[in-house]
Amino acid sequence: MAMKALSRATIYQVAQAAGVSIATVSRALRGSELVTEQTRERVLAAARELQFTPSRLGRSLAEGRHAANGIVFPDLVGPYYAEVVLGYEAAAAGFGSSVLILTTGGRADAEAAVRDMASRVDGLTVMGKTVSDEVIGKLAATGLPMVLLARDPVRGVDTVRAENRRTAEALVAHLLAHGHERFVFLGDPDGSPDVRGRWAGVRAGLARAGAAPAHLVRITGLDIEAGRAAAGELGDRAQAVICANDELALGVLLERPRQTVTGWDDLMAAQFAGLTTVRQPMRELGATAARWLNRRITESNDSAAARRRILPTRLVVRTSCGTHCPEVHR
Amino acid sequence: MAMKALSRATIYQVAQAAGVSIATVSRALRGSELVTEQTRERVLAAARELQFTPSRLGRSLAEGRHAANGIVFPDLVGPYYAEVVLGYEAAAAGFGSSVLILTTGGRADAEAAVRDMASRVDGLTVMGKTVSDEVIGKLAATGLPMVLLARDPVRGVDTVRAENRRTAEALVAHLLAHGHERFVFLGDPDGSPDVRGRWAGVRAGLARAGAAPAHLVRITGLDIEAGRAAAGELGDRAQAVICANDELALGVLLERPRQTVTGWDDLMAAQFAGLTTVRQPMRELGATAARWLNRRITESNDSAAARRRILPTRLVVRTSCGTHCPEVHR
DNA sequence: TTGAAAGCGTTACCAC
DNA sequence: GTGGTAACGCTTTCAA
Repeated sequence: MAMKALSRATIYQVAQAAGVSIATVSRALRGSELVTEQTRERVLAAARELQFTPSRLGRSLAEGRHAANGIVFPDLVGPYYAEVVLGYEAAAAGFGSSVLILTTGGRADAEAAVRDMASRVDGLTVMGKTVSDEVIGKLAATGLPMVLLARDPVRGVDTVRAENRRTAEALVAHLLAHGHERFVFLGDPDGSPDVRGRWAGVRAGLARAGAAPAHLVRITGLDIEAGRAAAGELGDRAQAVICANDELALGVLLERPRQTVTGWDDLMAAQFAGLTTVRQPMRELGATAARWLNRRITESNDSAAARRRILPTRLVVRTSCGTHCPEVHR
Repeated sequence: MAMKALSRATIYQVAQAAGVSIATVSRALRGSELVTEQTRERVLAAARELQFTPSRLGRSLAEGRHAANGIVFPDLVGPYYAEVVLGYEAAAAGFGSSVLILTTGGRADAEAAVRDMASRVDGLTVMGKTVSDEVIGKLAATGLPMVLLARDPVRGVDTVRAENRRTAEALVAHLLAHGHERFVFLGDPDGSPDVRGRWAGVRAGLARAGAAPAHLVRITGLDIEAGRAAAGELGDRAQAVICANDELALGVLLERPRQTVTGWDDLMAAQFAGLTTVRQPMRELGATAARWLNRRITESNDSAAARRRILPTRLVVRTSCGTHCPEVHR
């Protein structure tokens, strides 16, 4: 099966052009001390002449490492993931690692795709609702360094998450202070650990205050359209609609501009919609995952106990939670 | 340099376990006809037992292809790039290609990073202001399939872009119909081909109408903060501020909520800020680039002439362009 | 300081 | 049908 050459020149051609062996070329190019300055120059000249770039494949095969790592998303829709991947890529680049991305969203066989990616990288970051605990466990068992992001922990694997429960409680407390008495939670707690945590926090906050429990309106999507569609089902009894994320809240707001509603994530749009929400440190989530993964990949003692971190989130009060907020931020 | 094994078992171990040669293992695993059903089963059993996954490195080296392609961004900040990469990844996954991403943003040596990526993929999509025409030309000269995205064409290389000039002219016409007479363009036409096209369209639109030329306020950033900072420099003479992108416009709006201002991109936030803007088909841009790249990679006749496509954009009128718009969309 | 040669893990050609 | 073996392009020991 003849294919296009992966790269133009090989190390052999450079060696021939410079009149040395491939070993010397390799050394010269990698800045080894074991080469005469004279020889090095000859090699570099030849390499430049031939526009030689070492084949990553050959290199990786010989070195036993890819110098790349991957991140698996459930989806890339909306600004949330973009911010995460931005932080991730920046951090990974910091220690010279290429980044592969994979979304499992529409994929028929997500597991196969993840396994394929696993064979292309030195380590893997897995986010949210993408593959089962079982798959994670199997991959981890092969010795592949991994980090879980915004996902429930799996035994023996590092996990980075954002705080959900406590801030949800703070949000509820704020709404109660507004005088709201009836609450609706919009989202699917079974859809992701994050949503589950938020829902749990909402219930806890209400219970603690002795208020009536929130009504759960379970919807599957997490985008603006889902929010718009759900707006119709809210009825009028709902005084305050706590949404699982900003996009749902924005969707509700499009249909009911005066509805008391809150979101989660603090997307750029939230600022302009006056949406009260919870800010997540999205870039920091990505960057932390990348750093942790790198540590796992490079550290000698790979039997270190699984680490967990929960990054703080923060209530951002705007106007959608009700009028006369004492402290309205921008 | 001993490193962790890239994958657990090799084809040799499977061969030994199954009592056959590695050639047979390879054939059995790849579904070749040239294997007895009986043999195949034995091999599959052994492979399952050993949790064997073929090394991508060995495979790629032998096949002469990576089954991966890369996309280079100037940056990943803001929703624009996220949408592009989403469309790109989805399309690439469609034909079984992994996706590598690289941002040249803060990179000291962007060229080296791009070259490194070039050695990891079968083809490269290069977006906007990332690397010079010279580098593009050199890479293309090595025979690496490439597609340029939202970037000025380079001889012999496919290019996919969004329409800028004509829609800019339509935007100007709309503003003129509002009665605006003095215009400011906010952005750096030398910063990207897109901005240059928009600026050109604005000038053309005004010239055609016999209106006074727009005043160019040249600023480097393209984010909200840059817009806020620039708002102060606008003075009061500006009647209509045409911004190079939505984020700048949103920044201006934060400082001057009543300012007549327009953007570009139609970010989610634009909808909630009432921002009149131009919608770009971002996912489609990404998807088209991925499809074109795939074609270049797979097609036999690699000497086909360079293709170019300009995807249409569309004026989205909201309220920031002035009151009493006859047709306000949402 | 340099070179020969042994891997690294596949695929695919050529015999049998 | 199956096995041996030559690539693929590099890094790195081991000799010289």
